[in-house]
Amino acid sequence: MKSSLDTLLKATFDDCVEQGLLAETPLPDYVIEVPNNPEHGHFATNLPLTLASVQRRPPLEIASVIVEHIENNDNLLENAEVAAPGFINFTIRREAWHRVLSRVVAQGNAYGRSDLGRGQKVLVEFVSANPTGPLHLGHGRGAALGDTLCRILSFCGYDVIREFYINDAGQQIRLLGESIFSRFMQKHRQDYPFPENGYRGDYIWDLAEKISGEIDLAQMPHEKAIELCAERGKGIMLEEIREDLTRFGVSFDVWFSESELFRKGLLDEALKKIEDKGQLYEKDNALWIKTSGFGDDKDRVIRKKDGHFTYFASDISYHLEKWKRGFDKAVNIWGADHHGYVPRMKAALSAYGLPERWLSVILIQLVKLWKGGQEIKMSKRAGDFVTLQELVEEVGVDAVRFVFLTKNHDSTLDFDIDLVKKRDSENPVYYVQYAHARICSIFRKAASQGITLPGRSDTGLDRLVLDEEMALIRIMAEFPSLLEDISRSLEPHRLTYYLTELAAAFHRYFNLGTKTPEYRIVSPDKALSQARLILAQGVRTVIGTGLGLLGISAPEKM
RNA sequence: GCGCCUGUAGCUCAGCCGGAUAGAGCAGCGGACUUCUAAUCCGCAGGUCCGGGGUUCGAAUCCCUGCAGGCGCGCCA
Repeated sequence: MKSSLDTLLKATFDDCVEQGLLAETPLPDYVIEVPNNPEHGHFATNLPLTLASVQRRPPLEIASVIVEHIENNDNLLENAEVAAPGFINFTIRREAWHRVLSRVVAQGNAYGRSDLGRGQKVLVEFVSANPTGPLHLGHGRGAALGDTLCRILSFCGYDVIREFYINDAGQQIRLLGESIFSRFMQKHRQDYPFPENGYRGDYIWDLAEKISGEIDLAQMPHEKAIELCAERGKGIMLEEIREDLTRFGVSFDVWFSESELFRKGLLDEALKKIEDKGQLYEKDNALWIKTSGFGDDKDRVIRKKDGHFTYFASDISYHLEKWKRGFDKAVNIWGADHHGYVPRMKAALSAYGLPERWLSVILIQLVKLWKGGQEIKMSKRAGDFVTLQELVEEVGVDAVRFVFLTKNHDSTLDFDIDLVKKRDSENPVYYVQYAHARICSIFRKAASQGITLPGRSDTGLDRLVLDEEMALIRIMAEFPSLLEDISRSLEPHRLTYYLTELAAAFHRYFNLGTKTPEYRIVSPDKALSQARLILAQGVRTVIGTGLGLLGISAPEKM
């Protein structure tokens, strides 16, 4: 709807230029938006205001010229009027809104799909938790956000690959092995030393139990036993992570292992290429990369004095590997505690010669958990934290996912378990789901009276005239452009707000009928009932699609 | 000290590319169920958009600055 209006506006401008009524200037940045105040029509544009300076004429004058010459060929406009200080307010004809509704219902589950991405290949890397412990709340937030973003990008025509990067080549896996082995030994010798920075969570005891049941750890050299504990521990943790994510409705296309970078010689290959570009040098017996030339504070070490490569080195080669696989765009979802790492990563990629905007990093602020009015502090190292799995078991996948997406990723999130567990109005996920279930219930009621959805989605829509009915259609009309905005801004939380708004408009509409029978959807007037069923079907479709993109179920009964 | 993020109603937060009278939920107060699902709706009340400058026809939004809070500043991963 907005884009048809834009097309009309541009054509009108060109006409006015051709007729010499306006000077021939390039079109400035202007907006077409839905005004807050209903008196300002369905849409408003500031085009005359933005044109004023280049045209060297008062905005009101420009607005009048445009309004007088606007051609209403396809019966879109009811009215276009000039408003101070230089807006044009548009009112759309009711029939045009009816056509939108008809299209929503005709397209069904495909409504909102677009070709915005034109098949561009996008790699979204998210969660990427170290396989040294269970997923916690922060991972859950990243999982919910990444998964929904992927679903939306796919829906908008991008070719999306979801990837989980496994940090399994570094020191922390060794530490995992030492922690497990130590717990194993402590079962017989309580004073057996525990590694200083070891993982202290209870799950380490479970791992020790499980692994010692599979392998006779006592009958081999400690070094060997630690290696096996590390290897097996990593495998078990990874499996658990995968299961947790599956239960959370999140799947990945690729599980990319850091150790694979070494095994396949990808690290050496990447470093050689960077060296060829003259971006590496030796100093103090270490190997450095010149990131400072690309916006980083200082150069960074790639290979340490002791001959080991840094984590940064493998991360660079990992990202170059992504590039090599031919992605047009890469998106990383990281915890905000890694924000200092972003400039150096981007600098390294620039040093190699990748385009500045190829990589987008979404930083997620931390999640604070509240229960019984108190904050529950979490620390992975101390083994004191709430896992994603525990949370999901307590409050359910739908509620957890929804709450994780009710806030912008760059603000910290307070997750109040007591509040989310409540199955009432305090919890917005039920509010949206309830609207869906309600519509399903209406369809059941209608069917029981022999009234069903007409075969053609444009049947009798001229019966829809109530403000509340038109409001619903207007909200539905915004859905496609909302998804495109989300694809561009990478801000999926906006979808939860949109769905809440749509659900609210529906609940309001529904409640008209509780007071006044003639406003009910199912009524003795069959033609009217059918038109309203089409409207309800549109709402059900959009809510269903929206919830699907959020990875949340759309129940038929509640 | 430097960098990133945040600061909007009592609380938790939206506010899209700078638009016209700043929104929602919860909490508070008052109403609506022999009904198409009350997990709902309607009304009332609630604001120095952290402070101060600036840009603009127009600023919660952009720029500068101050204050407050969070996070990060390793040849760790």
